[in-house]
Amino acid sequence: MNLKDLSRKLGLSPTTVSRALNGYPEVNEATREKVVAAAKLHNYKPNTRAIRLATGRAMAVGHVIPVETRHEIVNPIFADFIAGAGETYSRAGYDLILSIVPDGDEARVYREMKSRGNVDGVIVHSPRQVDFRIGLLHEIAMPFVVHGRATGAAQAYSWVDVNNRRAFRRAAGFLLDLGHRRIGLINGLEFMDFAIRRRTGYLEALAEKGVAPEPGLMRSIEMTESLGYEAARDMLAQPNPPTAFLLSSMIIALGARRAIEERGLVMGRDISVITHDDDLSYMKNGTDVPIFTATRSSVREAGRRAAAMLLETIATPSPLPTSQLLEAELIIGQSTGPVPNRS
Amino acid sequence: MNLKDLSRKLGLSPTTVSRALNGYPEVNEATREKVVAAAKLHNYKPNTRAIRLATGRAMAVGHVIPVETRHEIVNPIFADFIAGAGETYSRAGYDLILSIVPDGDEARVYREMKSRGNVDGVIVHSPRQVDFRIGLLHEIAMPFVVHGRATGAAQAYSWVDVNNRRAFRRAAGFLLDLGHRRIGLINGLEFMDFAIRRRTGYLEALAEKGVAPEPGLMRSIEMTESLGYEAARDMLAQPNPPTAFLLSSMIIALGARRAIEERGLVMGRDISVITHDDDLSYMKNGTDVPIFTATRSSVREAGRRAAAMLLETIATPSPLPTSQLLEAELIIGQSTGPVPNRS
DNA sequence: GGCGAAATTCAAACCGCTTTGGGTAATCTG
DNA sequence: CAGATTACCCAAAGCGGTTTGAATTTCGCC
Repeated sequence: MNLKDLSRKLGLSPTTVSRALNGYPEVNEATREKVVAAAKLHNYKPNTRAIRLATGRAMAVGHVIPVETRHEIVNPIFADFIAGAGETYSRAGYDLILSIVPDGDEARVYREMKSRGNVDGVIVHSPRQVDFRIGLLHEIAMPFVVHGRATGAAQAYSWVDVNNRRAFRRAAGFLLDLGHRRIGLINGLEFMDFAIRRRTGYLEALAEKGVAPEPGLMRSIEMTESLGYEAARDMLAQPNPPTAFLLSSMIIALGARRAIEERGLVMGRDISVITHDDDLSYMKNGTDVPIFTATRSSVREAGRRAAAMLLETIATPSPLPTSQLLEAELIIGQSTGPVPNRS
Repeated sequence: MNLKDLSRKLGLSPTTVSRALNGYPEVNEATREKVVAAAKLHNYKPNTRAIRLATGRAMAVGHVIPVETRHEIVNPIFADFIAGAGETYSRAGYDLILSIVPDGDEARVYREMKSRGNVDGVIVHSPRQVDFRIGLLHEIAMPFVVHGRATGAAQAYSWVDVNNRRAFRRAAGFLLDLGHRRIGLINGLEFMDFAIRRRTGYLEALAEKGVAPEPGLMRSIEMTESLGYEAARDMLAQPNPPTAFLLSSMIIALGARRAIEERGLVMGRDISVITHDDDLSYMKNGTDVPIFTATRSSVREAGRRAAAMLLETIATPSPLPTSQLLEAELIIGQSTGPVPNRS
C-alpha cells in the first residue's frame, strides 16, 4: 500500500492525501479525517526511502564509534549512552545509525556520511584532547554534538560533558580531608580529554593542600578490569603504598578491589577508594548503600541530552553552539574512611 | 556533485555514467576509466537516499535491542556483538540501524520497519524460550537471523548460537570430576533461551553422575555485578554451602568473587568457580593465565557470523535457513581445583 | 561493400513521496 | 451582485539515482 494506491482508493489526489496525513492546513477537516481513517484501515505507512529522497533529509543521525585498533576495545559505556540517545531519537522519528570504525578511518567515514547524505548529524564520541574531528565536521558542515569536550578547538561547538575536573577535584579533596596524603590515581588513557581533566582536578586538589604529586601514584590505562587490577596491585606493592585510590571507572574499580582484597586489605578501613561511576545499567554501584564512594553521573542521561541537543542543531539552520556541563554527585559509600594509623 | 552534474561534465548521459561506476559490462573500458577518474577527481559519491529509492533496497539492517522496562538494563554484550556485526556491514556497504525498544513495543517496531522499508533485514537479540518474534518476522516476510535460539518455533529460521547446553554440561562435568557435588548455578533470567539451555546442561551433568539437583543451589538473576554478589553470598551463607559455582557471565563472576573473598575463601582452593566468558573486549578474563576457568565463546565473533548470515539471507531470494552452532572452549584458569576436604 | 550482430550510448520511465503553481468553487466584500 | 478572497484540491515537477528499451556505432564476415 503506497500513497498512490491509497489516494486512488479515496478518490483523491496524492497531493491531498499527503497533505492530509502531514497535517497541512490547506485540507478540509472532513476529508482529512476520511484520509486518516483510510490510512489506518489499510495500515498505510509512508515509505521512508521516498520521504528521505523527497525531503532531502536523512531522518537519521550517526554515532561513529571508534574502536581501538590495537586492542579492539569497545568502550562499554556506549551501550548505555546509546540507550539514552535512542529514546530521544525514536520519539522524534529519527533512526540511529551506528558506525563501528577502526580509529584512523574516521575522517573518511564522516566525509562519506556527508556526501552520501545518509545522516543529518552525528554524535562525536570519546574526544581526544585535541581532536581533528571538530575541525573536520565544521569544514564539511555536518551538524554535530560532542559527548565530552576537546581543548583548544578553533571554532565553538556543541557538547555535553560531565564536569570531570570538578568531580575529581572534589573526590580528591574529600580523601585529603580524611587525612589521606598518598592517593593513587588510576585514570583512563590520557590522550582522552576526560582523563586529562580528571587528572587536572586531582592535581588541583593536591596542590590546594600543598601535597606534591608523585609519578608513582599516577597511572593511565585502558579501562578494563584486569588492567585496573594490575595497576592497583603494582601501586600497593610499592615500598610506600597509597592509602587511597581515585579511579576512573567502575570497571577499573572492580579490578582494584580485587588487588586490594588479595592483599588482605579492607576497603574503607585499610584503604579508601573513590571511583567514577557512569551509572551503567548492568554495573550498579550497590543496590541500597553504594559499595564505592563515587563521583556519579549517568551516561544514559548524557545520551539523552546529547541526542536532544543534536536534533535541535539539525532543526535550526545555524544555531549558536550550546553546551551542557553535568555535575557529578559525590556519593558516599562504604569504600572510604579516615586514613589508618600506621604505627 | 551529483550524477547529472558529473555526466554533464563528462559529456555523457547519466545512464552511462551510472553504469560505468557500477561495473556494468555494456560500457566501453576506455570511457569507464574516464568516468571513474572524473568521479574520483570531483569526489562524487552517489546519494544514498536516491540509491535506496531507486533500487528498492534499504542497504541497512536493523538491530532491535529490547530494553528491560522494569530495570532499564541494556545487555552489555551488545557492544561487542555489534562491533563484530558492524565490521561485516561496513565492508558490504550496509548501514547498521540500532533501535532501542522497550520490550513490549517490539512487534510494532518490526512491523513498521517492514512497511516503511528502512531496513532489509534484522538481527533478533536475546530470544526468549518461546519467542513471538520468529513467527512475526516470518509472517511479515522480513529476513532475519537470531542471535541465539528459541525452542519450538513453528517454522525453521536462521540462527547463530553458542552450544550453551554442551558448554555448561562440560563445565559442570569438569567440576564433578574434581569431586564437587554441591555446585551452585547462578544463571541469567530463565525465560531467556540461553539460560534454559545452560541449566539443562548443568542438570544433565548432575544426572549423569547421579547427583540430585537442589533448588537452593540454583539461582536465576539479571546479570549484574551486585545481583551476582548477592546470589553468591546467599548461597555461601547456607548451612551446607556449595563448593563450586557455575556462573553465566563474567559480570556475575566478578560479583561472586566479591562474595567469596568477603567470606575469606580462596578461589581455586576453598571453592571452585567456572564462568561463561563472552570474551568481551573490556572484560578480559586475565591477561596471560585466565583468572577464571571458563567456557569461552567470543560474542564478537558471533556478531560477525550473524551479520554475514543475514546479508546472505538478504541477497538470496528464499534461502534455506542456515545455522551455526559455536562450541565454547573450556579454558582452565586459576579458579578451579579439587573439592577441599572438610573434616 | 553491405549486412547482421555486437558494442556502446542515450532518452525516458520509474522508485514513492513532497511541494510548487495553478485551478475551481465557495465565501466575503462593498 | 460583481470582484476579490479564501478554502480546497489537483497536475506536474522535482528529489537523484537505476533500469528499460531503443538508437547509434562499430565490427566481423561473406
